Amino acid sequence: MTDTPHFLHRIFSPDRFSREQLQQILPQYTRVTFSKHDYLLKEGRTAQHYWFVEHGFVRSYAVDTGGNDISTNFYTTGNIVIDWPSFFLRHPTRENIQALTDCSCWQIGYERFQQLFHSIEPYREQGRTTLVGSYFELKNRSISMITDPARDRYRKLLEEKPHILQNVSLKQIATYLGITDTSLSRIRKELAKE
Amino acid sequence: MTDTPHFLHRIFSPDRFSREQLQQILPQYTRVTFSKHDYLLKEGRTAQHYWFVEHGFVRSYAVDTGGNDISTNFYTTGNIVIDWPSFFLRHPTRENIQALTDCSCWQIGYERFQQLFHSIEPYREQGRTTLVGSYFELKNRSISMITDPARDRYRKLLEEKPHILQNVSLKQIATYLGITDTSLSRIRKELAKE
DNA sequence: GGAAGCTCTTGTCATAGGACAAGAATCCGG
DNA sequence: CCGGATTCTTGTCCTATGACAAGAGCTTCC
Repeated sequence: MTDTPHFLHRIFSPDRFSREQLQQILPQYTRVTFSKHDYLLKEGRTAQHYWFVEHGFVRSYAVDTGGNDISTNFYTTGNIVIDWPSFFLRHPTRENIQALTDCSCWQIGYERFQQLFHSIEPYREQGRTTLVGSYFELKNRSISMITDPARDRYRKLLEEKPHILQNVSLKQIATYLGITDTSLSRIRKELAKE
Repeated sequence: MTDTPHFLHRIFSPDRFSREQLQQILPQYTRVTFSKHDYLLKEGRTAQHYWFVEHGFVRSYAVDTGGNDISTNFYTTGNIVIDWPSFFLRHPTRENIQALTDCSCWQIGYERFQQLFHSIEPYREQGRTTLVGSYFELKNRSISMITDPARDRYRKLLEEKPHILQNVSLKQIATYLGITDTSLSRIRKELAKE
């Protein structure tokens, strides 16, 4: 029926899933596109879907009490875009998820996810692994926030996500690093000297 | 065979699990005790178990490049003590988990967990919920680290885990908050004035 | 194609928190 | 129950970063 879409094989590898399993899984995902500045998820709503990014850049951010927004993550090709707590605990989110560029993504909803999760063992193994991987990343970032000075955190970000810089404003990078755009500008000036 | 232990009903509620399911689940957990200062997990090892605390206090911490240790969490009665990435991704951990007091816990190993996870639907639902809950907590803490001043983070900790203060040194609390013990001491002095 | 916004840089000044050191208080372990 | 080790506080001085403001260079969009 639905032709197995090429991109999703990057996520669901034939090494880990049988042909029949892939035939169950892939058709549950639908291709959706977002225009630059579109919201995938808005504060106060409950996440009904999650996405794998095929093309484009996405940012998630939280708004603090002072009305400033704090970048919490950046996403691009191959990444999963999901608000774990909102999607799984079924409660309204505190975050916003917004397309930084035009994007194309593969989307699945909660019910269909649940169905696959409970019926296909390697699907739930992979899902759990992905979640634990996000947890691990977040924890490393938290520790880095305490132990590393801003300059090092910036350098690390550049190494790990060099393509980010091309698509994200310095203001947005700064809040991700936990500093102001002013400080980031000075840090960049420093680093440029070297 | 094994009498259903009372404490674990606090974790696995008869509302969510059938009697037969509980009969499968509970015997897989064994009661273990730790003496003050014992390690539940040491840096470099791979987590083979996780625990539910019945009595006592536990702390996890990471050691940074400068050799300073940074508290990452505190645990007490009813909490799950688990290094998610190490336990599930089966890789060596960067953290240490240590008993702050004598403790009694309920322990399960990886193989037995897997068996229950893949065979009992509400067990994996609950497991996933617990993991997502940890993720949520960690994310809120990360955001708070960026948006809230140390004083507020300390106040919040006191509200949320008042019993901690009785069992943890200020040094250990300070690193959890991302500040030095000196600063924490001054913050406490300030707050005492009010 | 120009007015209105952005983004980024830079300057000045303010401040939270760090580094280091020393003393007081408290907690062990033999 | 003593002596050494911690823990906690406090002082002085220092540094990274923030707050605010202004200007330069862009987008953008009617």
